[in-house]
Amino acid sequence: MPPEPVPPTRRLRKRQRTADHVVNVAYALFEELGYEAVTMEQIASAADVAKGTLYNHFPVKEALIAYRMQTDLATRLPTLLAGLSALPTCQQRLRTFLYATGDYALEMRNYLPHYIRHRLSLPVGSTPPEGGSGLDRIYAEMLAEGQRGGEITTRHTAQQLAAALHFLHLSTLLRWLATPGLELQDALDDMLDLFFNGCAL
Amino acid sequence: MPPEPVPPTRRLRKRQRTADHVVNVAYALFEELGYEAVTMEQIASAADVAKGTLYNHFPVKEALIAYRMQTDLATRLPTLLAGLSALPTCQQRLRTFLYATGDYALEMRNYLPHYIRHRLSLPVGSTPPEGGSGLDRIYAEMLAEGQRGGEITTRHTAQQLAAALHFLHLSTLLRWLATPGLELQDALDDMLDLFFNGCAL
DNA sequence: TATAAAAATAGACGACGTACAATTGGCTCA
DNA sequence: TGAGCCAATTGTACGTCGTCTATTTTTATA
Repeated sequence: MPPEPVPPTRRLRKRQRTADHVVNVAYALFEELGYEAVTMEQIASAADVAKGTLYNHFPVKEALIAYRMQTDLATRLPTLLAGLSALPTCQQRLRTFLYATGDYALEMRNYLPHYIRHRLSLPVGSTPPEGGSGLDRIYAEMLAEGQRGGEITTRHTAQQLAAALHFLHLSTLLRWLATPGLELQDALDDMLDLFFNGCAL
Repeated sequence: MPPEPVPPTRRLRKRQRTADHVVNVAYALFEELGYEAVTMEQIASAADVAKGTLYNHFPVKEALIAYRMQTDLATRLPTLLAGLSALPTCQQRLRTFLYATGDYALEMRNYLPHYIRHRLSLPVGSTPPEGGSGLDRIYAEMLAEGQRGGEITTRHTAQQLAAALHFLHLSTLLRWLATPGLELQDALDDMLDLFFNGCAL
């Protein structure tokens, strides 16, 4: 995979520049006024862009947050994955990875509900390009590695397991958001225990 | 629990009558024109009710479907649960229960995406009354029974396990909806295998 | 019967997202 | 370099969801 996927043609570069510009303006407004209080027309006018352009890049409001989180994730991924390869077992790698994304979730706590709603409502239509949030592919890759190492069952495909893990992760985040005193790492530990060992005795 | 929870006071009876009336009118329109094509004002005028009244009973459009499915489920539950008690293990009870709801899901396939979206977006705010769709409580009860029988782990509470199962169930339904050739029972079997046995070897 | 509480009404309103026709700017190929 | 094609952008009107409020009707209670 290329380290810097810069679009080849100028059109696409310009397209991405305006997308970045819009999302930065939007995020600043969100931080200042709160996500719900900021309107799409407000974002458009603050970014000096027509409403149609805004919707051309971000078909729904939550996509602005999704874009932000995707890019944040993309920048943090390399160092994160590098540290992961030192761990011996798939379980440990997954746990520390989820812990790390949990730290980020802590930062983005205010935006998390809208993001999760967005991610959960996507699968209705069709398979989105790039396989969802990108997390799916990472999970699938880590689980496939575990399968090759004989640590993970091969009765299900890695994609299937990754999808289940993704949903369990989101449900854990929801539970954490709704439960004031709950520590996210504890909730993640519970979730991973269920995912790896099941609930049968 | 009372077999027929008829509201005691006349006000509540009348309230429920109008709710039933509205939801019947709405469902007929959905069947005739399709869910998305029917507008809330259309429902209100067809039911001869003010828009405010409609929203008083059903704060969002999907709630009309949820109400319908809740009542359908409530009518089918007794016979369903009766048949279940003959099965020896918790796993078998859960599987046949999910199969049965799967048959109903087959009937309601057109409405399922909207219903799932609705159910998944609820937990963001706070815990809804009656503990979600009612399914949560049923799952929790069945799992608690399994815990008492020594079949299910007690490392997690029954409520926690029920929540995870609920999410896995919804994700399975989504996968089934998005995958044309997939048999729902096969998808449910996969899900239950993961839920009970986990993915570690 | 008088009064308080709950529900229904009508309609205005703000916001999300869509549609469309017209314009601008970048790309391709001779 | 210039003609022409295609994608992005613009402006604006529109439909729909869901909220809000002031007013009226219905039900419960003293």
